[in-house]
Amino acid sequence: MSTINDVSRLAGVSKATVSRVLSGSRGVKEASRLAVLKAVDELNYRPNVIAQSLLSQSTGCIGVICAQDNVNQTTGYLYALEKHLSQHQKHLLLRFANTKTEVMNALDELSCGLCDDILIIGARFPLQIEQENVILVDCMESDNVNSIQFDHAFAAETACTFLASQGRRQIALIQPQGSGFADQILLGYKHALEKNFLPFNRNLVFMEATSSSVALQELLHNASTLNFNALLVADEQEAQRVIPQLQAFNKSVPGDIMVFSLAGSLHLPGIPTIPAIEYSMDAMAARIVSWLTEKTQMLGSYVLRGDLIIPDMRR
Amino acid sequence: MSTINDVSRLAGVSKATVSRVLSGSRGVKEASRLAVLKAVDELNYRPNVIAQSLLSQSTGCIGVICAQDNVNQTTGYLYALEKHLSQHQKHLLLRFANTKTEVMNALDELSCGLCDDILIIGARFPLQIEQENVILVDCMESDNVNSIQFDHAFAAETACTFLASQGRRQIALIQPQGSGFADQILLGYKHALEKNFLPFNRNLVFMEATSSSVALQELLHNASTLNFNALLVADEQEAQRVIPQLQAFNKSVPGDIMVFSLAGSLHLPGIPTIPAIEYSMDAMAARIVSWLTEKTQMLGSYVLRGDLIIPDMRR
DNA sequence: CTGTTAGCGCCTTCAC
DNA sequence: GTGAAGGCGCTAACAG
Repeated sequence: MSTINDVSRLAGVSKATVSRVLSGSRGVKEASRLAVLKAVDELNYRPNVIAQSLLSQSTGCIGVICAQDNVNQTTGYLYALEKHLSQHQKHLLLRFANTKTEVMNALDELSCGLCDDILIIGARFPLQIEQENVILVDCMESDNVNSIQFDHAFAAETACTFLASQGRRQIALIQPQGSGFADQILLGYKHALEKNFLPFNRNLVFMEATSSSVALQELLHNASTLNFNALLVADEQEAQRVIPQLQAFNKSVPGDIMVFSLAGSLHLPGIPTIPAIEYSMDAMAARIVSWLTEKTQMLGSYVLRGDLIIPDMRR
Repeated sequence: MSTINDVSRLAGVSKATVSRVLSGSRGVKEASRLAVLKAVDELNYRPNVIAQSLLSQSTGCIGVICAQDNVNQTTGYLYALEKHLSQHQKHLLLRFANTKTEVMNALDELSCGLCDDILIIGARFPLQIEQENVILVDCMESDNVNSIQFDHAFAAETACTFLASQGRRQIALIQPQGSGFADQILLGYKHALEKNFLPFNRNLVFMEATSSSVALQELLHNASTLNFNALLVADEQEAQRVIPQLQAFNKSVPGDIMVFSLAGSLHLPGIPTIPAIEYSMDAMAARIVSWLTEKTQMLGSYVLRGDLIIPDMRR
């Protein structure tokens, strides 16, 4: 790889002039400008970004630590983030981490000057981060740190109101253990019931269920008396797990029971889409990038609301 | 962020001694060693990797350009790669690129000293790369470059032999346009037929099909005379697209027709697994990392063979 | 054992 | 307009 010295020698000017031409080109004699450009082209010279980084104290690298348990869900985040980052000449440095220890290790390894800022995505364990340049995205809440939270209460409320509008007035709710945000979701759920004049039935609600399967079985055991016709689950993965189970018990979906995912649905050919709340990865990425690039004001704790997605129900 | 100067000052030694303690610690008086360590701890000093990179001319960053059209498939690659890379103190720099132009742009932006080496994954368009430090993974073939290819002929052969062993002797084959590797797959298909004494019927084979749907309809139109009972498709995505279509035509899967994917199957809860050839992402990542770290011998053109995955067929 | 010196490649004053 | 010098943070070679 050729350096600025090679170029300056070949062009017969000083390093400073080369640098000037390549950055602003302001106040350089046309003759030397051309000479530099020619040399650059001949040597196929590219300024070394590492040397630039050393000087500017910033690399343009953004560390992204994916702590999601559902690896499939990371794709959406990564794709949107990368698209937005690369548009701003920023690079995405990827790490996966499944435990708090792994996250902290990754954080450590990325905080040695390599990354300007770091994102932690989808952690379902508490994290105390002091660093100003770390953003928590869809993580368990924690204070005095920049974060982007999804509005789970709002999601649950939207879901229930939608279901009620569809004539589904017995809405069951299953939250698997450690999915986080259980209280927020319950809050939204209760709000919606109230507003729609629906009674709250605690037998329809399973927070912190050990497994959605067990919770579902309990629900079905009491089906004669309970007779629920809608089921709110945490995310797409839960939904895809629950649907075949319902079918196994001879319940049609969505005929008898409408399954609703509170976080995303699968968009794969051949797999039935279900109604869901989906968070716009694009909006999220845009918000993050604008903070990264401007940084004038604190991000603070930004709350993102999801969109109601209804599959084409004609069939 | 504190620098080596701060540490040396606080510890009352020179920069060189600090550096010695932090790297090898060989031949340093215990007293000064402790002084340095204490200062390091107090200042929470971490050597700046960018400065180290400038000196060593290597950053430990590996660029990964995902050119896959099926974004869901990238997750497998990324997860395996990141795991292996981080174990060797290497960082994964992620880019997505959907066209040749985008790939070349990405390549350009990553080749300015930021990345030691670059991987391009899943490109289905021809790519002429000269650089020695670029590896093509599962890309359309091209010569004089390091690459890891999947053995598609072997996959097709395995698939047919397996299907034949299951009593499926009328094996249809659909390859969508631009999926690449059509000739290799056809080769393996024909080999297997020969070895299993099965006739080759050109009406069962659709290479370069505009859409798998159309090909499938043609197949079904002639179902009375053709009567195929197995269907080879390019990948999991194709499979999931094709299965509901078959069902819509009243063909049970796998009862009437066994669908076989030549590249991976979906492992999601609630979604039926189908027989498939799967390539071990772990093996691939291991191979790549060993080349990256050792680099003693050329990688050349390495061919990876896939594993036959059979779903639990009890139900 | 340890300090001094000289760069890695680049950009930015500051003189000329 | 342009060149020389200094320094970003670090390590390696060379003296002591």
